[in-house]
Amino acid sequence: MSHIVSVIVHTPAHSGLVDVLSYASEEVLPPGTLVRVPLGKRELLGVVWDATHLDDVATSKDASEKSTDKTELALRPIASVLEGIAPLNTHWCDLVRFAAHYYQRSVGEVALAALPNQLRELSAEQWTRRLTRKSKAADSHSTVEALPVPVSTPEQAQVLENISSHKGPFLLFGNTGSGKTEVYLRAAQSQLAKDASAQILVMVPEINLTPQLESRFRERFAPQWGDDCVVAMHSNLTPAQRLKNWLAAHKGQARIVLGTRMAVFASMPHLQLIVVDEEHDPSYKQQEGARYSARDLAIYRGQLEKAKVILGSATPSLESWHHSRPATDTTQSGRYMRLHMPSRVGDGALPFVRRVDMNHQPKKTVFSSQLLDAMRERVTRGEQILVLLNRRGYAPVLHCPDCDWKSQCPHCSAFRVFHKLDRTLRCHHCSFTQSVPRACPACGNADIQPLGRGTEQLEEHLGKLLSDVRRTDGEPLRISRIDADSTRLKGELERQLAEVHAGAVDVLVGTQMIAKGHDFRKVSLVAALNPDGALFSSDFRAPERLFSLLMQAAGRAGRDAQMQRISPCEMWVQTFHPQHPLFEALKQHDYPAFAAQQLGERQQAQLPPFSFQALVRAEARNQAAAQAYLNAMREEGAGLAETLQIDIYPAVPMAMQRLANVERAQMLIECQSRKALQQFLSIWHPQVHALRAEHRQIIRWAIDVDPLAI
DNA sequence: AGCACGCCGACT
DNA sequence: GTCGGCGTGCTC
Repeated sequence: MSHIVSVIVHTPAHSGLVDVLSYASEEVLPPGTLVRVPLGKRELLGVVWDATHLDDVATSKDASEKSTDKTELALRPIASVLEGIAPLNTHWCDLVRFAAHYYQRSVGEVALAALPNQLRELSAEQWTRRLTRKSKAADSHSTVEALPVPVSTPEQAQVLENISSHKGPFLLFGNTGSGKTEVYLRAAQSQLAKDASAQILVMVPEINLTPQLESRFRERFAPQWGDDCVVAMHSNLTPAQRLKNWLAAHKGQARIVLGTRMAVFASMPHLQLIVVDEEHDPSYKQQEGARYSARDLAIYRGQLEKAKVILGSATPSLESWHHSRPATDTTQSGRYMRLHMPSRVGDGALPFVRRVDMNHQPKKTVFSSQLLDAMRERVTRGEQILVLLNRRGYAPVLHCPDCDWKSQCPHCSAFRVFHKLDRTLRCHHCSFTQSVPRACPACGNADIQPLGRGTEQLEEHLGKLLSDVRRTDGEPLRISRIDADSTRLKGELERQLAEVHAGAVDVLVGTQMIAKGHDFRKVSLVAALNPDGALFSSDFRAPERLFSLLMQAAGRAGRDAQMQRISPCEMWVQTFHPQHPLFEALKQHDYPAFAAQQLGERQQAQLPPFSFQALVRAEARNQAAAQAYLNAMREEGAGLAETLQIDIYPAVPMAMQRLANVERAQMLIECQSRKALQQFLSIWHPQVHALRAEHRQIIRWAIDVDPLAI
């Protein structure tokens, strides 16, 4: 007797294929079972799916017709079941189902993208060979020596007490240096003390930050739980490592899984605690394919699995801050519990913030004289300086003063950046690179000039300005630059950071890369040269990102209390708007004040978190075609939108209108209710998908739910 | 997305 | 004569 099983495979959302496929099987297979199935001429990895959920069927309107047709035809049989691997559990399937539905993607796409590639690629024979090899793994005994566990501060103890006695989710609001990591470690420890089979998921925003945290967790847990108790999960692992770590988590062997946003989908049968460190960081939002927010999914997953969730940040996202608001006389409290850790461990004071009013400086000043003096003074004392400028290259534009030619990229609506070191003009969007022309390509003028400045130029410029300054050892000053260009080669970032730590560098120039996570003990001055752009940006989230960046940068300084006694740390901000509330709040290190001001503005304008958004983007060879498709979608949804009180704005060109010769347009959808927006999208999406047949010129299109940048 | 089939241009 | 360009269409 042959049974019908539903299986999901990696078929993209818009492939025209129905989401859940049906196959014949000799045996009944439980949902979550990994199988190989034939599809056309290929054999693919699939997951047995419980297709009785309405959600899955609703994503393809005509699925019912097709499937009834198909059941009468002979279904192809499943090729094989992956032996020796337990089915993915119901919670995992539910998480995938929710994510697919919420972010308007197919379950197959979300599920299969969350599994290690090797699982997909290995043939049946390779898989069996792999399993037999794994089975003789030596049981691990630790080589890591137990270190004394630091005594927790009263503040940390209080926070931990709250975490253990409340349900959460928790927003752990604590300054850089307040010991958030220690709280994560102890929360994990107490979870493991209660239940030795417990698993803990810890997420960090960037791959760069995983090794640091991994070693802290390993240090703490390996002596008792073995070297294999902590596994990493991020895209820099080799396929084999990824499979190994994934299996360790899936089998419940790994106690702690540490990774980037992809780790939110790790299969962890005994998950009991989820930590999202630096929860405000935009890299938790996937920017292609299924555009999920790992932070938001972590909250959902915690609820699903009854696992505690801790979101940690010194500058929380305004969403999380709002969700953790305390109750007032007139309003209810948020869903999260806010836990505050204001102190800095080791009494290191936060840096003193100085604002330099650039209106009082000569035109085109790069470094104000006050800042230069302060820098001189500090380097001569053997202290280090961090200079932040968020623009790499030598100059953002090359310009001909005679005919007004500019280094426009021929493929994008952007200028190519002048890189002096390798004498190239490079487009930072499509990577189109040419060597710098000797003369103006338009008029032949030999005197073409750079306009504006980037980190390369800053490095060069500082070298001249400080050429007379000597280090404490009498040697000339060492100025170094860290940005995406200087760290292109593998291991180069680590090498450069090590140089800074060793004190071989006096002044470090860099982009926001250097503001994140790295502890520079001898840095006593941090300077942001030109942060004003974000104050008046069209992106309503720009101030939030700037504040977070500056707070983080400030946190780089003064982490060594010993040194602080000799020389208090400073954060310098050069600005044309010194009175701006953002800088006022920064000066006071007052995130709550900044958040209150921003949330006030957001509420006035009915922007998130007081409304919910989805963004539809379309790409075509010409702008008109892209907009025509979006506007046709708008037309299609007009009636439903009105019923559900949803605003669909007309299509507009994207800020980056042309990229690699493709024209891009977007359309914003806004609603006061998340539920209504979801309802709208799930009905509207299949309709507009069908509409695409009439718009042949469309190359790509996608819906971005809860977009970060508009 | 793959992978076919299919129908027109310049090469051993 | 074929090798190969990528347009269109199908996969339980």
